[in-house]
Amino acid sequence: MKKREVPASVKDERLVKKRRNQMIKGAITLFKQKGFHQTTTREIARASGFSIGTLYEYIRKKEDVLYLVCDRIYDEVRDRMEQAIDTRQGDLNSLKLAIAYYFKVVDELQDEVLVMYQEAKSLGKDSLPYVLNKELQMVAMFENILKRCVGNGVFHLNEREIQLFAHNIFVLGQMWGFRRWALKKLYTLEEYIEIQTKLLLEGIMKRT
Amino acid sequence: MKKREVPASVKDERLVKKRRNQMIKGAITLFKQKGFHQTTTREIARASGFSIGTLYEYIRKKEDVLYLVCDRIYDEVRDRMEQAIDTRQGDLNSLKLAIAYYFKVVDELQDEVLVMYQEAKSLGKDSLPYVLNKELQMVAMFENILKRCVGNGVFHLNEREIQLFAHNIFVLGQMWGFRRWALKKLYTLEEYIEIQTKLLLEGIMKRT
DNA sequence: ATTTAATGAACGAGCGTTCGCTCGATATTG
DNA sequence: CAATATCGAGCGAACGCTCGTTCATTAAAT
Repeated sequence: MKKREVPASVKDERLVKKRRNQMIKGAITLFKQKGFHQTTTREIARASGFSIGTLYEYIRKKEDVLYLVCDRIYDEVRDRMEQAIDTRQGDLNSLKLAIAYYFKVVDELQDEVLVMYQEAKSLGKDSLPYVLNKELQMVAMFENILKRCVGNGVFHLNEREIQLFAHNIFVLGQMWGFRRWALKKLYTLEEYIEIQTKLLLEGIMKRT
Repeated sequence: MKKREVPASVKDERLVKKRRNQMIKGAITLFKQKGFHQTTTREIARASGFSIGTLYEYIRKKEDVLYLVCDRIYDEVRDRMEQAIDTRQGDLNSLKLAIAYYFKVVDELQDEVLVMYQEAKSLGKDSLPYVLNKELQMVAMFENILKRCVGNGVFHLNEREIQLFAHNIFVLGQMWGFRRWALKKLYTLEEYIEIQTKLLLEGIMKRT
């Protein structure tokens, strides 16, 4: 006679969405400040604008909040990317623009990206692969652009080089987020984009 | 009337070192498995081979253990690097060797590096800068090699490009550690070193 | 005998989670 | 149109437990 087994499906969908959004927004604020582990469920409830009891009407475990947060952040990043990046063009310029735009997104969502990076590991065995897969999807966006470029003869890379290069772009973008303690002292975002693009595309050899 | 204020200075230096080493060794094992937050002080004590009471004879707070662990891991990585890398030569080959060796060290100390990466943020306001500084020292090793190369006319990079490139090498090394879930499916360590070196040095433009 | 090292039971703050209750809104009845 | 019954979102005190930390006691060393 489990009383509260599937509360969500019974409740009004609109309300559930609204409450979840409140939760995610409040939780992200807190996680940015103190991280997942240091944040208590009571704090999340308070920041969401309702009580601890109500919080548990919409989740089963504290970890569920983390999952919702990570999910949302990935969607946010991916949406912004898809909105602005053209993966079909396949010329050098659209690659440069994609890199620049991605770096800017990472910069805008610095805290969010940092949160995800530092806390994703705390996700359970089920949620983690789901989230990591979302990351691979984003790497695949760069892979696609690169493939088009190779197809158009802009440069030559084999399949495995493309994959690694896409990972590099992705990670060096994140680097702007998780190493800002060192990088912000040295570069503005624009400088970072410029130099990084140059290093990525031209390498260091044979330059005038 | 603080009784146990400075226990270390009173106790036998040899013993303190020995106990600390036991602690670090035990703690690293546990942190690798479960992370810092999920690891209990009692577990650390047990893994170190003594009791919870004894543990607190050699530290004041749980966080102290994390500090000791991070400190040790950095020293370990740096020692191995210094032991094998020649920063004075300044030719292309010694740069390649340095990259390859660094990547190998990251591979050997995968778990340790991962631990540090994921847990360093839990360090207090005092210890964190100290640890981050150790990281900058390692980046500086690559900067030195690069400077020598530039000095020898191997390639041309300005000061800021050198700094960023050094960060890139450092982070792309760590990438092998913290993105192994994706990368190990695609590359062996040797392949990773080879392709990454090529991409770093030659870039992607103008290749035959 | 005195000092130093080691111990682990005891403490208590803080945590995630639960569940009996409230109370306004809605539906039903007379 | 009341009067009444039903519903369920919202609530927060209370529970059970974990964990970091302490300290009185014992054992070992000098």
